[in-house]
Amino acid sequence: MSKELAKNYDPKQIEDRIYNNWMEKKYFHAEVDHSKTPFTIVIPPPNITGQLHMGHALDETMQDILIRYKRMQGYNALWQPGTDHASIATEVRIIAKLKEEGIDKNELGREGFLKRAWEWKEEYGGTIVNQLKKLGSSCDWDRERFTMDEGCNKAVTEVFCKMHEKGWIYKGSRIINWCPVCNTSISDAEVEYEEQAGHFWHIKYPFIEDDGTVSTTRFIEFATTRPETMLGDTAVAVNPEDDRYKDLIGKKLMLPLMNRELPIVADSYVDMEFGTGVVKITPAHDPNDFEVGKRHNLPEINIMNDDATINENGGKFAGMDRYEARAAIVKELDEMGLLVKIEDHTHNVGTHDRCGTTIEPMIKKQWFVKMDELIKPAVKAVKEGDIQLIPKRMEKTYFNWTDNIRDWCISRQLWWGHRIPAYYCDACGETVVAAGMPEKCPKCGGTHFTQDPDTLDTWFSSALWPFSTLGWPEQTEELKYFYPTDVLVTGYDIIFFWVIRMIFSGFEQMGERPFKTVLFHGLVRDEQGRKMSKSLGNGIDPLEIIDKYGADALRLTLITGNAPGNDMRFVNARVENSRNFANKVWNASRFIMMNMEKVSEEDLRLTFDEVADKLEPVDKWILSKFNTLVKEVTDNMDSFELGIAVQKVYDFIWESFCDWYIEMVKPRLYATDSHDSHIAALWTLKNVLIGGLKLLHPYMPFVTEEIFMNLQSDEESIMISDWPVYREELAFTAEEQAIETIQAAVRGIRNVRTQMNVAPSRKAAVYVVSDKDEVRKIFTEGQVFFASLAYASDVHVQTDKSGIADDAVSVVIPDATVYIPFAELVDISAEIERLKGEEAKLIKEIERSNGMLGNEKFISKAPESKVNEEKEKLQKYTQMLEQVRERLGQLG
RNA sequence: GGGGUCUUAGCUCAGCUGGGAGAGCAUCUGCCUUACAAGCAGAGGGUCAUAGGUUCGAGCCCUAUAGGCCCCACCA
Repeated sequence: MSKELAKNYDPKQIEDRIYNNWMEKKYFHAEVDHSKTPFTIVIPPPNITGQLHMGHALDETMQDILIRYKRMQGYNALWQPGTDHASIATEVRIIAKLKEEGIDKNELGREGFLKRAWEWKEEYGGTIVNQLKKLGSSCDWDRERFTMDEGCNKAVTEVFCKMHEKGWIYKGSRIINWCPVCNTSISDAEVEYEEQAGHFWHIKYPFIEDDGTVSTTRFIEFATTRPETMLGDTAVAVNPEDDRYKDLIGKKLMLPLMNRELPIVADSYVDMEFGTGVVKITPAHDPNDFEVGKRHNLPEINIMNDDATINENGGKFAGMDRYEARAAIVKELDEMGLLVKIEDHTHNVGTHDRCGTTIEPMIKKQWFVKMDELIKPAVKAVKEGDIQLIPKRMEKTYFNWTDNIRDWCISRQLWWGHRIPAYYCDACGETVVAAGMPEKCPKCGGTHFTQDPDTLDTWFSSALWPFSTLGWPEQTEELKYFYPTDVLVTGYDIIFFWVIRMIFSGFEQMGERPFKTVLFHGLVRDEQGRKMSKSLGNGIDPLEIIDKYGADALRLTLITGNAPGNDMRFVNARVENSRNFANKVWNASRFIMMNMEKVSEEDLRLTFDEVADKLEPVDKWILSKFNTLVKEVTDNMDSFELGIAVQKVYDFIWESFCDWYIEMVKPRLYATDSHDSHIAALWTLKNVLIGGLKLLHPYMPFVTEEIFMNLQSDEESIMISDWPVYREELAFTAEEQAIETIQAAVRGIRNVRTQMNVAPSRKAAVYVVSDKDEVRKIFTEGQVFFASLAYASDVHVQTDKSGIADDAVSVVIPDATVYIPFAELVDISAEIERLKGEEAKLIKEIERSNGMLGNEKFISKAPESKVNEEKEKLQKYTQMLEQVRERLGQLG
């Protein structure tokens, strides 16, 4: 029965083997089964361009813990995996690769480019998936999906057509964020504001006098951070309430360099307090100005090409880059005497989150999703608790976005992505939105169409992920059974990008929430608390950590020592500690297996009822502690308190089980006299170990499985074994108290021995004196292990001090005093000092307790249980004080 | 400008609905005790940012202040 295990746990030897075994046995696979309750999680699909980073590792670990837990509880657990095509990110990568080969994207053409893109996907798209497997992720890989696979494509087209028909997807000319490097529009959520040092250019425009001449004396002054946009100015605005300018409203100015007349308009958007209270209006290149322009019917003059060079509307500046033009314009204005001054000014500049390029607001025809109606059920669901966000404070972030929602720009001028299913009649230009190329134009009967060249925002397809992966738009069995999913685990940084969009899409397409709970986690930062980034080079590679410490250690580290939704620092010392814990579990198991040969396999298979009368108080103590643990851990996990749950398992295994129980049981195992005692001890060791492994398994799947399979042969895998349940008959209150009493004595004895510098090898007799029968009984029953733990040569349990040397060291515990006669080692005066210290401590406690119990209001207002608890403490301390004083009296 | 969050032992952080301050690492002292030195036994170390308030009772709830981080808005 005993098996040889290596002295140290070596994850490298076993992780891949175990994972492959799980795969072969299809343990991760879930099929529709109406006899079981489903539990579903869809993975946040990692980008196919991605390399596994700590953020993924945390995300995957949390999901795997939940999935494994529920699977063990008997749920039909499906963890639906897949990857995201990540339109811009991937396109940028492929363009870069082509560039290395000296190929330009446009030379290749759309079809050629897409061919290369798919080849690239085939080659690199699986990398991240293989990396996820290293973590132990129990995804149902048979169901792996891709946001651009056939089914997802269908879902995207279906949604686009449906929403277009409903009028919720429209094409419009609006001001959008344009990335001149990626050559595409991007959504508001993709704009990142960055503080940059810039300037305020104070400029003045001359008035046009009533006689039509340009004034040489009268000007209006304002400041701008982007002088080049003046080429597109079509007005100057002031606040209607501003007394300084009231008379000027309606008057005209001459736009220098362009010689265009500009009206002075009044708009409350202008802040009188800021600068000169005058704003130049460029409707085509500023979102606010765009709004002003709409209100005053101003012309919109686009002055830029897609690459942010000035176009023909910029007169002689045409062809210059926007920054070149800026310099040239400032120079000319200065020469004309129209530049008043230049001030330093730091301001926020919108940049593209993918490439860091300063975005250029431009008016373009783009496709939008109308948000006002769509968002309503998404708001309602969270408000009413139909969808629960954890931690709850994330709701504020959520509502902050939904309350200020703007229409979603979904078209992208990219090739890698879902092509917009809109077709334009070559003859009359009519737009037809359909699942495929239309045959006949409904307007003119034309038969030739050109498809819209744009693709959709990558988040358009991920918004459908919870149901598209289950087969939608087909009404598959999977969809009916597994939808809505249960939990979504993700970082708080993509609430806007993804979570909200999945929620409104779920309600719109399925008529139902996509998930019941969203569990958010924070960012994993480096040891100094900095964001891990490629540019800083401070990223810690999860695969290297796995290689060095094992996947279990990494998982445990990521899940502990941090509150839900908070960022965490990745500290190496913590991984080492996790690795040490894995090793601890390993060695405890090794110890147990080494001793299991002392009894038969049948003995270890006994039921609790069969073994109950053999169990000793320590056995009942650990069983009872374990029983409580099961309850608490299950409760914590049900409330998604994953870190707290595993911390309790950790403490139980390391302290209660290894440091106390195993040590208590050792003398019994080494003694040869009682077979029943061996059976009871080993039965308890084995069963508590298995129980502990099960509680730990969701967190540390590999080490627990390896041990489980070596430890027993009744079940084939821990991951499909049953989650432990709390059992009333295993609650042994009396035994718990008894063992705690012994522990108090052991701790006391160890303490004085250390203080007196007595080596553990030096044994001494220990006398336990108590006038209470039950206390003496506890020590008598626990004599053997008590002696071992307290380094006692022999233990005497008695009612009085007879036979104990006068100068023995004494340890006071509730209801008993323990004496250790160390003979020559004892320094009486030091011993008196020590006891006086004890006395002082007890007096303080008693005072505190008396203070509380003497408080009329405490007695009347505090719950009765608290009052009783305090009374018991007072009694205990009073009694202990008596013993200490008695001993002090004896020592003189 | 609006919102969130954090401030607890030397370091990194827990502390769930208010009821005698915890862990890991680090430090100090002993131990290679036949599962584990990736270990065992002990020890030291905290007016829980500051000031008020609510309460019988506050690390936890409320208000204000200071400092750090983050998100949103983007006043040109």
